[in-house]
Amino acid sequence: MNLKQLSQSLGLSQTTVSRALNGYPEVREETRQRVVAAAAAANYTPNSRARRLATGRAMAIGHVMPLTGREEMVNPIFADFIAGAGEVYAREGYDLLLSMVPANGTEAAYRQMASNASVDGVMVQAPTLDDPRVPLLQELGLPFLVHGRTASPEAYSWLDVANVRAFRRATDFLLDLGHRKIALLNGQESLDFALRRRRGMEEALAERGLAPNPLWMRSDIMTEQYGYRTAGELLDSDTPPTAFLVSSIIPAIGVRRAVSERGLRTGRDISIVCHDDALSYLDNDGLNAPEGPAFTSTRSSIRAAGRRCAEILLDLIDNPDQPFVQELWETDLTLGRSTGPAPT
Amino acid sequence: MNLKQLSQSLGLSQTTVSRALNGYPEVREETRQRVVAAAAAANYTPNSRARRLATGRAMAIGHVMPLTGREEMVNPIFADFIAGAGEVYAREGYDLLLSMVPANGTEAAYRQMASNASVDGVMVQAPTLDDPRVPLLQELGLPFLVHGRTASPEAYSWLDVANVRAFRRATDFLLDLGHRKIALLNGQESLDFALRRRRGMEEALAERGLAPNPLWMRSDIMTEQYGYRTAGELLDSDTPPTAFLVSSIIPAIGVRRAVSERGLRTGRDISIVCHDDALSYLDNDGLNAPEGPAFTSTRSSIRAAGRRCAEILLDLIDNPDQPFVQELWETDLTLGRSTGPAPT
DNA sequence: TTGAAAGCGTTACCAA
DNA sequence: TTGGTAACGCTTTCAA
Repeated sequence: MNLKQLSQSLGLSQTTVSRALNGYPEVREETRQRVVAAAAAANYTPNSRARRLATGRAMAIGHVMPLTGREEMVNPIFADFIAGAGEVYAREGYDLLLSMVPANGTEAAYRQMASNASVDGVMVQAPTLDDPRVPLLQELGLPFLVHGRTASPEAYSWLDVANVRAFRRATDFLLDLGHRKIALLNGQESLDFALRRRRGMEEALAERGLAPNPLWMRSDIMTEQYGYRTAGELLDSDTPPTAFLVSSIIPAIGVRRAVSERGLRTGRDISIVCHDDALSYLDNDGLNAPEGPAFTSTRSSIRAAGRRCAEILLDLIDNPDQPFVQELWETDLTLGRSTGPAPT
Repeated sequence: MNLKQLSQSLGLSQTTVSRALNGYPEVREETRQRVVAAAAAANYTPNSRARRLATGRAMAIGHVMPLTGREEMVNPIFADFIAGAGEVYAREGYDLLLSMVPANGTEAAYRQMASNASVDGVMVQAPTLDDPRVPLLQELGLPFLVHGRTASPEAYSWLDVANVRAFRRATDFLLDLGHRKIALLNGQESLDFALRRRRGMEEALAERGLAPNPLWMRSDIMTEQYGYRTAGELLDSDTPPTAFLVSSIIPAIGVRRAVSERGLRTGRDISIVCHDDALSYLDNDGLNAPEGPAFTSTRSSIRAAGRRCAEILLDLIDNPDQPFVQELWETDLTLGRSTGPAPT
């Protein structure tokens, strides 16, 4: 059933039917109701392909997901962010176009999305300090929103977690507990967020006249393996730390294992604070085990961030003339044992 | 730059230019080269919206991802499967349309994909025993492939892991090591694959005249929490098992933690075998720690399964008249300490 | 408040 | 081997 057939069956023009269905005001209310009823009865849905061509809008948002060559698990931070964004797209009638590309092919993917106009805008995740995608998308004129920040001199729209503040607070928390030997297991410091997190820790230390011990400042891709190895190495060293500040829940799982394998107990011998980008089910009675108050996390819910980013991006697309949106997203550092439900 | 402009600049008709670009044979080779060169020079890409309308093909495949209401992490099995499929779609020029819906809204999502013809086919993941999606998609006439099987009496195309065989072999492995007290931490037994896995274990036991102990046969959503709680409970019971057969790597992480917290060592006091749907980086020096030969996994690489499923689905779409594809996917049970790279 | 008709940018049929 | 032209199914402008 298409518009032509529907309009003929109603004895109306395609124009009127289209208007009635799309909520245009210049249709008599009685006519509208008749049309809507007939459409429902005939189970009519407008052909999205025709509509897209006619309106020039793709009604789709592009996400690009880099895949490493290895048979690695999908980065849950990426996945959860996309899940959150997808909720919003679905709600607003947008499609989510997901492009899986090799890590070195992201630029080409964005370029293609722009050139064949298959999306109205794109989301940029995990920007590096000097990310080429920002100038590229500006050049292509494709609306985009960055989750995180880059060092780009040009203005652009972004939403970022308040990384510096989150890690300053987490460090303060450990310092207040009396810790002086704190290790940082950070993400790759080519990524902007990791640099900010490190800075947050350093600022908190400096405020109390402390300097970071280079031996305890680590940085790498945030796998469980990385957490396990690094924590083990540090614990076995001559100068073992008494606390770990970990940049993601994934390596924190590894840290916990290394700790537990050495017969140490979190909350008694060792404290771990983890920035919980990831979510509740690994966390609930996992990291936040009933082992005392020194094990905690900052929870920002990456999925909620995905939702917020999607809202901003759609808004940006609808209002191309609006100024850049630059929003700082506050995390919620839950002190002590945190077993409450995740924020919704 | 559109086709009209390009053809005018070449002094050719749109028809000829279109044919040249799309590789139709009835174009003089010289003309084709001229056209291709001009298109490249002008950076021309056909408008996908127009093409989709004209051809009647969406050049897109739909995946539906159910989201629980809670702020839960995206199921990595889903994510990795989609990643694998996405690789193939990208390679074949298809878009991947990902629809995030509440768990009770999957049917509506498929229905909408069919009614507005935004995809050429859909993938069905994690089917239940009596999954309503199979008859629904048959009724809608939308090509689909099921990863897994249902009890549907109608024929349909599917690819499934050889679950019975995998779990029979895993059980045999434990029996050969001398274990007689084996617990099964299975997935939800409303899902077909979980029933098959249970059956595999039961068959292996029966073959040696053993019966499963109901106390040790557990079934639930495969979270880490589930593994942790259940393993802890069993280990603390009057009749603790000496081995765990776990249906996914996620709960196996929890099992490992419960074991380790009790001062037990895998490979010495306890054996764990895990069906590794998930992937290498949690696994490498995680589950398969250097703790002896009794800790192992069956590796099937869900991402590889995603790739294979995508290939089949695209093939199905191109050849609508081909008979149903029903393929059993063999897993590779790696005995002993497994630290090799994941299969590609 | 309604309708006719012109796009939107392709592909595909039929004729030359 | 090439070109004219009619789809594809909608939205939108302009006229009534």
